[in-house]
Amino acid sequence: MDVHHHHHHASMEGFGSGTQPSSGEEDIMDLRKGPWTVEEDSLLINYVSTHGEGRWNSLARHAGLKRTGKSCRLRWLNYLRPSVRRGNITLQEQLLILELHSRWGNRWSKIAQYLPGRTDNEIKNYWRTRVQKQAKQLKCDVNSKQFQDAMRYVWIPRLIERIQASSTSESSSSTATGQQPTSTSTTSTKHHHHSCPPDNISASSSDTSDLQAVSSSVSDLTDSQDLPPDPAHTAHNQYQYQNLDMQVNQQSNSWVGDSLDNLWNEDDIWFFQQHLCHDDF
DNA sequence: AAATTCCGCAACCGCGTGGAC
DNA sequence: TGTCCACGCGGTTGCGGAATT
Repeated sequence: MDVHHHHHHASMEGFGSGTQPSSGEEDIMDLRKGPWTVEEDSLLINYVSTHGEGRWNSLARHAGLKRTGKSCRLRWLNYLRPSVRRGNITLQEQLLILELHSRWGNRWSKIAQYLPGRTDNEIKNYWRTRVQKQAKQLKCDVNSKQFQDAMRYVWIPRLIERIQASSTSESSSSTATGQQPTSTSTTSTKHHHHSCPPDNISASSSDTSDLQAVSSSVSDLTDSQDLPPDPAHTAHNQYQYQNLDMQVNQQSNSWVGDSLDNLWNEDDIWFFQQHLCHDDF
């Protein structure tokens, strides 16, 4: 199910460009901006369904939309297109985002290719709101070795643990019970290889040595930078790691709750592992 | 209870790229 | 060849609901 469908619907119109149709017939030049109304959405949907996508500037004109082609394209690709998935990012998707971003950086569209139904915009927003926020709380840069190690050795193993836990606990009869029918492209990525148990990924369960490495690097970097104005700042490896671990746990716990009824399953984990074991990808 | 800050998300922007002519 | 245009990408904004004071 999909959860909140909030949405403003823009009770009023008139953002920057008020309707001032007074002089002349060149009404072409009052372009709307801001949130889309349901009328605009249906106009766009209807036009695209009869004609295709593409040629967005002329599309906007022919569909009677007082928008730029750019705006129409964005609205379609990120929201109206039938294959877009809404709802919370699943654990598996989080895992993929973390891993792929560690490889490619802010190549959002490339990352989005491996998350069916998710748009680059959504992934980018996820990264900024969830991941970058953590870096700020840890008072380190997202590009710092400290943070990257924390992701590699703490976050990702934690995610894998939780994915395994959730998949084994409800192993039978859980997968995709009456999902919404929007998963057209996701089915194409199914590979049906059950032979590979989700275990051989690096640093999945035996954390201790890796965590030590994290702790040391963490302490190094926190020493080089200013210490946080934290009250009980013993500022040692253990403290730093516990702090991080606690935050990770909080995040994960809050995420697990509503991420179980989603399209990902063990096949996707297999898919993930297969590709990440190789560098070329 | 009102005021204020915080924050997530949809949408916007500039710029780079590539094709048509 | 250079110019124009459509497109896509990554960074950024700002609206409005949630949280906080």
